[in-house]
Order: sequence, then C-alpha cells, then structure tokens
Amino acid sequence: MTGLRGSSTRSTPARREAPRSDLTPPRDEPMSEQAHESAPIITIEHAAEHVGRLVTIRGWLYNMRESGKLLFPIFRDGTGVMQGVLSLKEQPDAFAALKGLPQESSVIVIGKIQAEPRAPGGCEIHISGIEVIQRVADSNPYPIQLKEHGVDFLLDQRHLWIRTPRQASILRIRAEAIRSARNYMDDLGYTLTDAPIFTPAACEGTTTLFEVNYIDDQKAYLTQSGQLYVEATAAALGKVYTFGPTFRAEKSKTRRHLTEFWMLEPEAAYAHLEDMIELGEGLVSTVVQAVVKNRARELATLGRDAAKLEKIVPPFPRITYDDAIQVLQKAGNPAKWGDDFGGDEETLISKQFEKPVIIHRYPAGMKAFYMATDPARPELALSFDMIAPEGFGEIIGGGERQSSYETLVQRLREHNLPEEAFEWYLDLRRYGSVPHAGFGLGLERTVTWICGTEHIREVIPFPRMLYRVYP
RNA sequence: UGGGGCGUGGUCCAAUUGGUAGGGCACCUCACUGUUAAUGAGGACGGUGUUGGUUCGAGUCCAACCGCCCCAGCCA
Repeated sequence: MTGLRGSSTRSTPARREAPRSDLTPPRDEPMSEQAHESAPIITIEHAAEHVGRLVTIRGWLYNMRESGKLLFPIFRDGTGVMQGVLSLKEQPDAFAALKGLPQESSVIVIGKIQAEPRAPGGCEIHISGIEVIQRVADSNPYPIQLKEHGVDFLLDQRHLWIRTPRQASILRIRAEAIRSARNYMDDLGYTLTDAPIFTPAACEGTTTLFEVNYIDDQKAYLTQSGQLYVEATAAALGKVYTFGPTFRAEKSKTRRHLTEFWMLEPEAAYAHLEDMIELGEGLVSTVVQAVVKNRARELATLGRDAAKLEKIVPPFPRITYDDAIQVLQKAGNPAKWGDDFGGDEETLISKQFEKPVIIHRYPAGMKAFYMATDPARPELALSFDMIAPEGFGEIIGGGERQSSYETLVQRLREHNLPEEAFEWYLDLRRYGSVPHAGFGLGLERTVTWICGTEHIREVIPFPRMLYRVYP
C-alpha cells in the first residue's frame, strides 16, 4: 500500500485527536494499516467489482442524510461517490463517530459492499468501521452546498468547487483528452519540442501580450503561441509539436476566452495544407473517441449525449471560405467576401453539420504574416480553421507557412513588426527553407465542446480570465 | 473597449405605488430504521456594493464610483 496513508507525510494533529472510539472495532494499530490485510483499499469507481467483500475506502464525507437511527453518508474518494449505510443498533461506535460529522471531513471507512437498488449508483457500503482523519470545524462549515450557487461565488471557491462530481468529471475528461492527443502525435512520429514561455516579441502583431520584467530591466513577453519555435524545431526534427500554456492579454470577456489556455501545436517540414487538415481530423476524432470510450462515466455525470460524440469520425466536412460565404448568404446572413467570421457566422455554419467543419483558404488579408498564399489564387491564404459542432466555436486554426525569405520580410514590414526580434525566425528561411505547415488546437475549447459545458472556465482547474486571477 | 443587465444574512432569492427587511438551503437543537439536494419542529445569523443627493421616511428614486454577468469585437 503506497497511497495517502502509507507515507509518513500524514501526521496531522487531527489524526492524533481522533478518539479511539472512532475505530470500530478497536485496533492496536491504525485501522488502515490493518485494513490492508482484511479489507483491501479500493476506489469507488471500481466498487461494483467488490460486491460482497469487506473493503476500505479513503476519502471525504460528501453529504449525509439522516433518518432516525440510520445514517446515509455519501462518500467521495476522487473517483466517484458512494452511499454508505449505518445503523445505531448494529454499529453503535461507528454511528457515534459519524453522526453529526460535518460535510467534507476526511474519513477512512471500512465496510462491506452490497448491491442495493435503492442506493444511487447501484451499490452501497455497509459501514463497520470509520476513522475520522480531519473533522471540519462546526464553527466554519464547508461553504459549498449541494444546492445552486452563483458563478462568481463558485469561482472564488474554485479550489473547493473542483471536489464536486461534475467538476471532477470535467477535469478527468480534460486529462483523457491530453493523454490521447499526445499519444496520437507520438504514435505518428511527432516529437514533442517544448516552446519557451518567455519570448522576446509577438508571434502575431494582432493580439495583446503580457509584458513581464525580465532580468536587468529587459522586457519579455509571455508566449501567445509556440508557432514560431515549432517551425524551428520542425526544420531540426521533421515532425514536431508543442503542448503548453499560452497567454493572451486580450480584453475578451466571452464564454470562449481565457487569458491563459493550453494549445497543442503540430508542425511538419515538407507538409502542405491538406496534410494538416488530415492531421487535425485524425487528432480531433481520436481525442473524442478516447473520451467516449474511456470516460463514459464522466460524460454521463455531465449529462452529455455520447451519441453525438460517437459520430465524430473522419472525414469531416470541408468547405472553402468562398463556399462558406455562399452558405451564410443563403441563410440570410449579410456576410460578404473579405469579412471575417464572428461567433454568429461560425455557429450558423457549424449547425449545418454534425461533425466539426473545416473552412479553408481564407482571404490572405485577414491572416497572420507568416501564412503562405495559394499559388493558384494569391488573394487566398493556405489556411484552415476547424469549427466545432453545436456552436462551440473554433478549435483549430492553422495552415501552410510562408517559406520565402523575401516575402516574409515584406510581410513583417507590412505588419509593422520589429525585424530584429525575428532575425532567428528569418534564419529558418535563409538556411534550407522548405514548405511546412502546422496548426494550433485549443485544448479548452475542444474540451468545452466534448463536455458540452456552457463556459470554458469550467474545463481548466484554475481559470485565468480577464479580471480573475484568484484563487 | 462598446451595448445590455445585476449587486439584499454564509449561500440562492423575495420585499406591492418609497413606509422602516423576509423565505429556502447551509449551520445549531430535537424527532424519525431505507434516505435519494430526506422530512417535520425550534434556534441563531444581515440593514441591503461604496459615496453623495432627493424625501418626514430610500434595497426601492437620482448621480458618480467599484465589482460581477451576458453579448459584440479579437482570437484558440
């Protein structure tokens, strides 16, 4: 046993205060050590496999219902919640230890798992012993109820909010998305090459940067994309990607924006637009199917219809920017060629499909300075966006990069970007420049869509937003 | 940064045409052997974001400021 209890880190005063009567039956050594022999430690997610057996659960008191001489505590252990049952008549000592125990007190429970249709989840634990690890003070009860709360309050309590089943499920889905995305990239021969977080200048002139004081009065900026660096590592290693946090100081107050979010950015030398569209399809469908397969329980907790996600398999519908304009105009949207798409337009287009839709070949004028243009139609950029279904917005943006030194210098000037800061980047065009392409996948937007959550702030453990950096 | 909305016990809300602040939950006490955000009874807890006006009297009206939410822009 090497879990929480096994280490020597746990020696809180609360533990020593725990009266002997909390242990039922009394033991000479801490219950959990003994429990290892007779009642193996299990997690709630696997409780159904232990029906009929005496087990140990280590966790927290999530809620408790009382009915006369019966207690119905609900425990959570990080993997799920399970109801316990305890009667005064059969277990007077354990009853006394549990009765009146405040919400979120930490406990170790021994009991027999039994199938029980009346219990939420189908089985429950018949408690025979309980050890209170830390009792929440009566004078300062747990702030989060099982009733409704406002968003602002919950965000102030984010460090506790994540204990609720819904939030914990979202975070597990997020982890599954990351795991499957990285596996997919690794299996395709892409090498993870991390990009720096401190950068000397903007990757794109259009967005706002967080400025920080570097050493000796030097200024540095928090990265808003690993894009430029991954172009360098692609020329070194061929197929690469970066996965890490990015920062945007935009004053965007919408349900789709964070100031700190995570991006997965692949880049491949000798790759073209089509290659990246296919990679994006494969990546997104793989992630979605991994969540459907491995986190079905969590999706159910969220009330997310897995049937909608099961349909997310390649190929995804693709339309050109030109066609997208047609679609919008037919639907009565006043969009005209040259306009960028806002949330309304994205939603309108995405609602026509059950899968993410790829819009490619946008007008070059609205894209970043490093985008390559279509040789067949120079007014178009070799770019693409992937729009999630159901109006969840853009999850991927990318395309083919400008590989010509001369054109790139010209673009830098047009965008009023400081050439000195981009000297290293221009070197990539001086020394063995090749066609290359890549994209950025917004992790939180993708997870928001998969989870079907209203707001992006729920899909990252501690959201950083405009005007919120606490907790 | 524009447009719209909102700030009332710990929390979620209510308070007629301005009349001196109330309920649910949480918390404490009691009852109840199958509860399902248990239920029933009792108890404690605020003077309404801040400042300044109008008024006999202001959560209620006016102004400014602060904070938050939603939408737009920008983007992932």
